[in-house]
Amino acid sequence: MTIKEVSEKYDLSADTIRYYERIGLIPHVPRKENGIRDFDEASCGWVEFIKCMRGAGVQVEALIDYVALFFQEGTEAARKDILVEQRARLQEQLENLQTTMQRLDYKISHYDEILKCSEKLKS
Amino acid sequence: MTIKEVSEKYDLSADTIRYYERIGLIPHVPRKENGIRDFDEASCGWVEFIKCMRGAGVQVEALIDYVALFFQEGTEAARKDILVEQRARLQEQLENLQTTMQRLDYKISHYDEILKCSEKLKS
DNA sequence: TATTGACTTCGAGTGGACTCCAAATGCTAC
DNA sequence: GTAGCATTTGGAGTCCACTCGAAGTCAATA
Repeated sequence: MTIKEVSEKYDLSADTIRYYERIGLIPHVPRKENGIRDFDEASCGWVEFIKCMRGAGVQVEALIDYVALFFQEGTEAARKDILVEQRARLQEQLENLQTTMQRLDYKISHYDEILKCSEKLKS
Repeated sequence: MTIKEVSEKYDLSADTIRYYERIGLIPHVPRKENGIRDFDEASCGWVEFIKCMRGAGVQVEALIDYVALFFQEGTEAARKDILVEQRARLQEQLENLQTTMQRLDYKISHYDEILKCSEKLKS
């Protein structure tokens, strides 16, 4: 697959994909003889994985570390540590999000009240 | 309250609080005659609100708009629209977060397996 | 053969959200 | 009154994660 196809498949700009590859998030992308990227399944898998992680706000730095460890043997524990730490971050973020959404719901219902009343007043 | 006290109370740097005030996120902070900020309850309330929203990732721009509308009458519908839109964003983010956490859980349990096996092999 | 358009690299530029700095002023303690 | 610390302003600097531009290569088409 060309970078354009991958870009469309995962809804990421080609620039972003090249950037991810450059900094080590998408390892070993195969090339044709002329140097043009020719993504195979493994590379697509990495693109999809990175997109998912970034979409949830996992830091690029942590992903760089994880991907680098992935290609060294005996680093399973270290890789797991990264995932566990990132999971904890996401858990925290999840709680923030829930609290804030409740607060927004409360405020929204408050505005609903107000708007309902001002409707009534008009009629 | 001085900015330092507010900063400690809400665990935000004084610079951040000044920045928020400057861009319009914390309106009408009272001053003493010498020009030094003297936060009252209302201002603290805004600080706390903004901290909560920012902590969940609500964009500064949306908050600026909301705060500005807050001091104009008859803008209830517009204010509500902002909150509804931001809530939708957070909902989306919540779903990303949940998907990604499940994926991390799966990967973590996979590493647990691997590490358990390599423990056994050693003994 | 000339143009069009996708691809390449490298480095620079951007946008969002802070974060820091300099210079001035003010409060408190010695 | 002067040392030392907090505060003020305005503007500059930083960090992260892209995003864009320039200059070049290559393949297909008019």
